[in-house]
Amino acid sequence: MTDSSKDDSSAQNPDLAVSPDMLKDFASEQCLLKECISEQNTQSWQRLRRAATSSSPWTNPVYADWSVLRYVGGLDLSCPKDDQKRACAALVVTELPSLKVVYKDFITDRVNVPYVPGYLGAREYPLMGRVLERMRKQCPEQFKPQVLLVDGNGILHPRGCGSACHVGVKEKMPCVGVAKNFYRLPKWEASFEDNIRGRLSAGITDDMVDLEHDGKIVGKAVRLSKNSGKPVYVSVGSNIDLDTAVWVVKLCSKYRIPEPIRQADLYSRRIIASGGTILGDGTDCGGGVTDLPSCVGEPEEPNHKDTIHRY
DNA sequence: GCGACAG
DNA sequence: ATCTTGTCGC
Repeated sequence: MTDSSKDDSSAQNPDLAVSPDMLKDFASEQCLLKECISEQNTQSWQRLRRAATSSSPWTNPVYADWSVLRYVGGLDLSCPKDDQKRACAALVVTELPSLKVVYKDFITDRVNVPYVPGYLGAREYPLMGRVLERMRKQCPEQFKPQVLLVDGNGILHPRGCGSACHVGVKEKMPCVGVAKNFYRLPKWEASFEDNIRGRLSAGITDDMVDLEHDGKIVGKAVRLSKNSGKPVYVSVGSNIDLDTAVWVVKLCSKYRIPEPIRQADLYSRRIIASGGTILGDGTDCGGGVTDLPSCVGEPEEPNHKDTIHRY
């Protein structure tokens, strides 16, 4: 291994490319999935829109027909800065109303699809699907998530099928897309994000604003933290309606990023940072998790330059 | 040619 | 996505 082989300049993504033909395949898959997206509430907790409270009974619910929302999953994927071909998918299950983590798991493996804007699901879903598959087998029944929050968009997407739709349709689960950054659809004017941010910080309206596209509300920009003027962008993945999706997101939020996603993000990032173990997994559950040095329980909101800007 | 562009 | 230090506020 001479130093020439480790040249950093040529390094970032040595090869992970995707041909135009491949992208077409991805796009047609999205169009097929799109037909399977449901924006209806079918579960009783969705219809009643009831969440667990500290006084809720401690019985272990079978999530499918329980009338109270108690367990929310968060999915995220991280990768090493110098190697797009490896990634870590993390799933975390959070309990309401405490927002404590009761189950977490990750899978690290090779990923052969690069990140291409508009095709995130093609890159991230396969690994997420594997971590969900293991959840079905290994997660204690009483901790199984009733809804999943995915780091990315749902139907707020150029073809109406973001990564959260891949998850929701393929897993047949209520699923919500939560994007940290604005994805401007082609028909939206360049200044649309600024308009939204302006409306939110002006406090004229609410703490959220509708995102309309072709006469349909495809998502909402929601400001979840008083400490940040920056919203997240919530949209339907599948098997839930938008208002209920926003309701869930708000229920799970202490900071700008909803806890399930934030915890999954911290977890996957930590696995990546711990280096060495590039192939592996790590199921953990039951609340008293002893895994890597604990990555739960951040005392305060992460430091940010995104302080609220008003004038 | 240049910028934009969920993660 | 990832890299970074200090810094401001409760």
